[in-house]
Amino acid sequence: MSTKFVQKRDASMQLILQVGLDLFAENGYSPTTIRMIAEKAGISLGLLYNYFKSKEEVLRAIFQKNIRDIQADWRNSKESDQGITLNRFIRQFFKNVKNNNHFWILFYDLRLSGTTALVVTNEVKEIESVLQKILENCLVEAEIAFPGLEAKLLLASLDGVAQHFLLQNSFPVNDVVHLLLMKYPQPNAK
Amino acid sequence: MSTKFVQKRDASMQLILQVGLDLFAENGYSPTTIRMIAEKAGISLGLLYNYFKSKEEVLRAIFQKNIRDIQADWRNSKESDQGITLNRFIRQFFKNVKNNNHFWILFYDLRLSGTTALVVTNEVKEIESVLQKILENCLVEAEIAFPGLEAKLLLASLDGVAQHFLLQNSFPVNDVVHLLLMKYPQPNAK
Amino acid sequence: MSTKFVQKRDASMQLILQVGLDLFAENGYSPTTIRMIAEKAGISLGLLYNYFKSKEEVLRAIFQKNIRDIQADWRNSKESDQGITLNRFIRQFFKNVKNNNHFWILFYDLRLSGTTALVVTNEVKEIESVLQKILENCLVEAEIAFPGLEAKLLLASLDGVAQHFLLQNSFPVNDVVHLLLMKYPQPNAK
Amino acid sequence: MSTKFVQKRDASMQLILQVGLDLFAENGYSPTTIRMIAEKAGISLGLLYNYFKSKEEVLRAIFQKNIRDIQADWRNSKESDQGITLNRFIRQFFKNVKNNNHFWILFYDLRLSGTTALVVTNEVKEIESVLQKILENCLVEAEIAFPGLEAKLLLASLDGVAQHFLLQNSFPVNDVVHLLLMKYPQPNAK
DNA sequence: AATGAATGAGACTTCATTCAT
DNA sequence: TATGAATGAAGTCTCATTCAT
Repeated sequence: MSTKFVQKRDASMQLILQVGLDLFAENGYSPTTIRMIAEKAGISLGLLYNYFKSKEEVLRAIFQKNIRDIQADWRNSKESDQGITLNRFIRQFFKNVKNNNHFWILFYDLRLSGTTALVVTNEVKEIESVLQKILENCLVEAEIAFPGLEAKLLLASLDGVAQHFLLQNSFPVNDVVHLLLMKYPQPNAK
Repeated sequence: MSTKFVQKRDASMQLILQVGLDLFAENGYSPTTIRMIAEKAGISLGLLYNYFKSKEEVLRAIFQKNIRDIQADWRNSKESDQGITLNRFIRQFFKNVKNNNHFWILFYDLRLSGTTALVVTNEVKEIESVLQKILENCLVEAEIAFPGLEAKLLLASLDGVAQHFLLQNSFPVNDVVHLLLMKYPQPNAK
Repeated sequence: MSTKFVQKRDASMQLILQVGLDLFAENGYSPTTIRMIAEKAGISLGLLYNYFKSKEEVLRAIFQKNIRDIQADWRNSKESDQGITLNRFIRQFFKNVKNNNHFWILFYDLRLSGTTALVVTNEVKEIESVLQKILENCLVEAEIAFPGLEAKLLLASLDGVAQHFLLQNSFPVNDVVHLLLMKYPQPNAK
Repeated sequence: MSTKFVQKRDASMQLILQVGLDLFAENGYSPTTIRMIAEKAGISLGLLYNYFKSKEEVLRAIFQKNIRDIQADWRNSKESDQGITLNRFIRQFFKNVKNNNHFWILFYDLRLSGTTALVVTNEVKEIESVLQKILENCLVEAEIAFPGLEAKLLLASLDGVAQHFLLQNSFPVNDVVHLLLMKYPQPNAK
């Protein structure tokens, strides 16, 4: 008996997280109501509260799921390769942004809105630190000057480019990223 | 109409807009209540509604005031000089961000949150287009390759750097901006 | 000095009462705001309150003015004639309704809405009793059977016809009134 | 959807409509507050808004329910008989007014107050047209002259009599109606 | 597990009225 | 006399959350 129920339960929870993420990204966190989520997920209010004890809990779960996914992405990327070049880092970053566009909209939104302070500060910081560590490594290995400062500049720039990409349908990410990469020395061989 | 009334009215309105901007930037637009604004401004709820017919109207007024200020900044900048170099553009941009830090937090927040769609879309677009035009001019005059694409990259990067600066007290803007400028050819003479 | 000021004062008061009546009739008493009245009358809020100490006071003044007008109408009607026939009564009634259409809309509205109970009960009753007395006299003099009951029926019917007339632009009052009169014996000579 | 929920829901909704009608009739639509309704119905404010999305919606629902009831009354009346005489029409009309006195007060009030224009215009018109059709039929069948004009006169008169009846406890409706009927030719045999 | 009825605090907004000038 | 700034109580409506079934 247990397995079937656990599966159903998990399916419902995943659905809630997915729908919640979509709505939070589209309308913002505050304007999205728990009722909207339940309705779009096709479940009752009560059931949603059986799974998550509050709206904040839903938000946190969304972040935690996406942190796991992001980390998995980077782990795969590392394992399947000898090291991460700057080139690979940036491509991996935008691949993730493309695949999880709603999450990144929400991430950037909350980081700015001060809601962070109350609910997902730690999760935001964790994501930032994961990226920062990997990137700094890249830059050190690539023997680029001022790796710390360059990491700050690059992370900020990537955030900016990602946002423009997320907000404008026609934003030419690939070209822009190419232009960005041209400003950094390329490894000899590909 | 008598001067005295106009002055009083203007004083109250400016106060509301200032306090509103501060609170919107600190807590986000939705979580900030009209009552919070009135209380922090030291006026009654009713008075606020004598001047602004809705919360959205307060937001719009804040944007319009800041658009005027930004445009004035750039106009002064132009007049006092023969042309705007990339260097000057970026310094001017960050000067504005520093002086109006709360506005820029709000700007970036709303652009992401979808609240834009309902209330200040036009204002956001206007700000974007003002900056884009000036920057593209710079790049053309500096004879930089791909000025259109570079403008996109640079605007996005500046947004990213501005955000990191706005969110982290200790962010070394000056150093980061310096590093950024090094990636572009400098005009021969200063 | 006094005369001029008194005139001005009176003109303003009359304007307020006129505008108030129009708005009360168009929107209903409760939905009409004091501000609406002041604006449409082209005066300030404060001035309105110099003349009338409350919204209810404005309403009461409107009723009192119209009661005086109605009574004057009937007095003139009597004086200029030997007696009032049913025919004359009805024609006089509708003449008044036509000339003071907004007042009668308001009158019927308030009589039904329960607002009467709080503010103008006495005025409403006075108007009713004035009409009832005159009409009963008519019926007695015309030697109609059941003058009391007929008065009730006729007053009610006239109210109904007046309302339909007030609410429908194209209501054929004259024809309807003619039809009504045919149900009563006509005095031999005109 | 489970029956139990439906029953509970329906019970609450009917209660709200009943209490709402009573209060609207007693105080008028505008002066009656949603809180008054909720309190008198013994439920919370929030629950009321679970079922009706606005105060106007409550009003509309009240009208729709009463329109259904009125139509049902007339349908029954027709079925159980070969045709509707004028006599029957009037008796049926006043039976309905007696049984639904609060609704009719509200109906007459709103028709005059201009609130109609915004919210229940259609419903008001529907009620008027239902009565008008039936009555005109009666008059045609009874071979009364000017059936169209007579219908207008009679509907107006009935409205007036109904209002006096609704507003004065001691109004002798039966006698007045009797007197009214005497002005029309009676069918020979019953 | 699942439902949706029910709650109540609190949000936005309105408006009669007062007050300083 | 005349203005409109200022007030605050009260109204409509929302929404996260709990509860009975």
